[in-house]
Amino acid sequence: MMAGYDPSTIEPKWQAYWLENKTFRAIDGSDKPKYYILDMYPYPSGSGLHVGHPEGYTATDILARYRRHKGFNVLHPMGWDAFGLPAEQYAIKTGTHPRDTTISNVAVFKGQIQRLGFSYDWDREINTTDPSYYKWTQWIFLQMYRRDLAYLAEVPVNWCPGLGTVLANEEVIDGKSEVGGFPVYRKPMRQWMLRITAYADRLLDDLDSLDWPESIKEMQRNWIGRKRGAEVDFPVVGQPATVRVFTTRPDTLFGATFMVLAPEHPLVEAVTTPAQAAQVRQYQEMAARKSDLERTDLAKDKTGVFTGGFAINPVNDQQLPIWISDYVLMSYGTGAIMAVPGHDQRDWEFARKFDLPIVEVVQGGDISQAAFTEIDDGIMVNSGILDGLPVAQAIERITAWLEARGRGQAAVNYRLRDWLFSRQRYWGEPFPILYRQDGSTLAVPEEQLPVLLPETDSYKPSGTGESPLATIESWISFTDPGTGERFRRETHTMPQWAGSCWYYLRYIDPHNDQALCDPEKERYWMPVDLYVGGAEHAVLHLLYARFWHKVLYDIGVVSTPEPAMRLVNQGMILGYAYRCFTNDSASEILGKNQVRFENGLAKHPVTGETLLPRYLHIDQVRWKKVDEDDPESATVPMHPDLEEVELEEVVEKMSKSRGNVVNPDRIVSEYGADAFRLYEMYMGPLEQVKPWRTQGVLGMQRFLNRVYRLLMDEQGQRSPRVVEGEPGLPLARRLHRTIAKVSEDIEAMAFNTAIAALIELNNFLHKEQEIPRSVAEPFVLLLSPFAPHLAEELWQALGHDRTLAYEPWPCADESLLKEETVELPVQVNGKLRATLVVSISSSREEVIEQAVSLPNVAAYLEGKQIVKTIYVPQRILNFAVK
RNA sequence: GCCGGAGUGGCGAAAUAGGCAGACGCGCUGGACUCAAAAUCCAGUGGUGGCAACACCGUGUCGGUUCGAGUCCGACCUCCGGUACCA
Repeated sequence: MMAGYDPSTIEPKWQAYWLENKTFRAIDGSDKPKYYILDMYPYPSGSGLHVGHPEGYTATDILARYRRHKGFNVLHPMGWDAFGLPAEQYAIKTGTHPRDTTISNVAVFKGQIQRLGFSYDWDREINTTDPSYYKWTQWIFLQMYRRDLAYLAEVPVNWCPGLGTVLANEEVIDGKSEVGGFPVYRKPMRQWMLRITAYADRLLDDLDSLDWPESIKEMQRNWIGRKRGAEVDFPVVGQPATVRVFTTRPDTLFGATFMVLAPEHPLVEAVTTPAQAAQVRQYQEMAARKSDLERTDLAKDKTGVFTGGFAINPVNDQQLPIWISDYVLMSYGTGAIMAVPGHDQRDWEFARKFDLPIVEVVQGGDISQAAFTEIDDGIMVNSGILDGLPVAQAIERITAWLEARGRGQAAVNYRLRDWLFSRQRYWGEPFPILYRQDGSTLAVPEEQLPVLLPETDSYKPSGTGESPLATIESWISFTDPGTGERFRRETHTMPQWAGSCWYYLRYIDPHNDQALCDPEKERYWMPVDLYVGGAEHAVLHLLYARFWHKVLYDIGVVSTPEPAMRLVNQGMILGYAYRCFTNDSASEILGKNQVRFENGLAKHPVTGETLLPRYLHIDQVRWKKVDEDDPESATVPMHPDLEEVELEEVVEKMSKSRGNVVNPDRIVSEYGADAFRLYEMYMGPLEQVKPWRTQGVLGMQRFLNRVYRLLMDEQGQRSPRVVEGEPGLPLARRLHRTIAKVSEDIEAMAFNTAIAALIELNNFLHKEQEIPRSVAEPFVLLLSPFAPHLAEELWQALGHDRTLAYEPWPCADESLLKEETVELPVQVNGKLRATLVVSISSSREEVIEQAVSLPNVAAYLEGKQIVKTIYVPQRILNFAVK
């Protein structure tokens, strides 16, 4: 066998050791301080691990290992978010049970993760599709059901008769199914909703207590969208009904010139006159056929129909025509608005299109050109009792006026809507709910949980829009053995988010069949100290989990109001991609050098036609020197077959279609897991988006190789360079500065600079003849969170027979961190002219005296008058001269 | 449009509290070792000028504050992420 650093033997050896010895087992209720460090668990897809997953996992692993060295009892678990659509779609195609697909995908993921040497406590592994897990997901649902936080509502779904199934919003394009192009209709269906809106205020207010990225907190605030305003009632002319609207700007009531109802608004029928009925019905049908996406994104041009009805403006008794339009959404506010076209761009466009009056009520704009919307501190006009008032006072005055007369009141409105919790799918948690013959609902008794997913051969949709469970008659019908009463089971299943809302709690007590987790253990481990994952879950997963956690807090299951105190998002890892361009018919292939770019789009140089990018796999790219005769010439990427076609290099999200996916397995087998981990952390700050360059892994492998050769000889034994004894002062200083730097950087999650410090120390040690053990050992410990396999191997070679995982972290000696002398930059008028080595104890006068006699400084001071001397000890000396 | 983040060598990046811009790695160049190559080791590497000492320029753009600005302030440009008829 080849001597030298060989990760392919070292790494499996230590991985097996850690597993056998359960090295990373977390101890429930130990005397040590606890540290709960959590990764966002993955969906085990068929395509395996991606280089993006291990980025966050490596970061948390470094921290987990570091905390163990620092004497913490660390909980660092991993599991599988394994319900979901891909396994079900695969089942429909191949007939393979999603459970089998899940089992084999989990095995692949687990193998890949274990080969990276992460220090998870595998005894706590969880899987959301395990009945002993989803029993508790169902249990939590029941607690919500009991507290009226889960309720049934008629909610439209994207129903596709052509496919006989319900589609997700992203599966619908232009009102047609993505697959097959069949028409899609909005069909109301009775579905479960979770009353997250009941927690809106707490979800919003408690954000302030969290150490989370400001951007995520801001996204959640926007998502919740709490707005203060007023609800105002507009009586309908000739009807007992009133139209209630929500507005953030009651001050503009005098500017209202018409009303608009959402097409689905319940009052539409009542206000519509017979003459308008046909038109109104036609418009309603058209709106019903559009998906939400179309109604918002695509329909920029205002459409609508007059109902024939009128409402009375409560502030001035003016009659306002009532229209319907799909720019008003039934799901926000009251589903109806007062239109103030002078000061709202949407209303302005609508008024222009249908020739409705536009009135100015806040001074300052030109409402003949556009709505004047910068009206936060304007002065009211044309507004009766409000004339001359500033906006803020007008809002108060009119709200009080409305309240006094019972025509409206101050109100708070949220953008957040209740959570649609039903899916018409097989591969999800069944609801623990029964329907009586009369259609009323009943909870499955808790002792009968879990409600198991039934076995079936067919995962195909039922054809009615119900889930495949609806076709399994033997499962659906249920007769109470005592009373003989007959029930039917709920056939919808829960969405993929469900299991993720509480998984961090199950790690605490993963095998408990009496409770979702033991209260004592919960109090010990919670809250999560650090949660790391991708920013794509900024809103939904993190908001839903906070919601469930607060529900569990209210019923006394958990002891903290929030699940995770600190959150960090790792930035996405991108890949270099190379592309040329083709026209629609693909008859021509053009390079970057042959096309024109306009607004980021490639255009044909002659026809001006917009060209489509065509990606080439990175391995196919031919590199060509710009100047063949110049050895230093830059190289450019070229098409492999076409001589003159230069490729465009772009950095983009990794995807199969772009040919820029990097497979971690390949990197690990070629360079080793330690080098892979090191590179992922060395690329740049964790939170930042950054491109992958496989060359960089090679640099890390070289570093590890140099560390190995520093301490080991050619036979794989401890090098004779390693000696007993103490280091000299310069080496001791180096070591302790590195200890301080690496410790600080790990705490700050600045792993890239911590690694740079380790490389520097290694480079320095290579110049030494002898490496004292008292230097080698701390060095190996400092390296161990980053490159644990190599560190264990070196630790063993240094004569230890146990893992280094719980060895105390080296402590920096403060007295060795300060140098006796410092190199001081000397400036004249802010420009560096020389440097001066001075003792840190030198006085200002001594330093200045030495500095002015430096030749280059003297030259710049010659014939000038010093007007000011700035001296910051140990930092800078600057002479301002005239 | 709105919200959030980022612009620094050929590339990834670093710079604690306003104090030597470019640590560290990749790449590249030269050299050593070698029959040769790989690996390894040594040296160099922001640009321009100069034999050199050194000088000038240089952190997206324009302006400001300061003895001194990558860092602070004002205006703008570009890119990335999120979100969007939310009344």
